[in-house]
Amino acid sequence: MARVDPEEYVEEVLAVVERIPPGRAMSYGAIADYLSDRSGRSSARLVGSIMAKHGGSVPWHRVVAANGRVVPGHQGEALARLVGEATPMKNGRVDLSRAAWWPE
DNA sequence: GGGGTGACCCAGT
DNA sequence: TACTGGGCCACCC
Repeated sequence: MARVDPEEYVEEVLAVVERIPPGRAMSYGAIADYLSDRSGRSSARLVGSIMAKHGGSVPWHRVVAANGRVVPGHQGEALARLVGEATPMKNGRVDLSRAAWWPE
């Protein structure tokens, strides 16, 4: 069967992240679900793992965990960027209820 | 071929 | 709000 190469999957993930408009955010699970419908393979852990390796070229700060928490190690920076883009926040966490976005 | 690992997710305490 | 345990699934060695 023609499973997508890891590099292709990475490209898809990065493409979706780049498509996230300012002031919006997506959770790893959401991206995984979107890619699942597109490439058949997804898992929130996969997306996170990919971001850890190849996320340096995309606005990873717009990607947060499903509970609205920002990535460890860069919270301060991510938070500042999110605030600068008017992303809905709540006590240091992203309010996904308002920031949730979907690539359509 | 087998085992360990993880930018996660959900529910319970 | 924070912490714990269990589950998930592909990646890397």
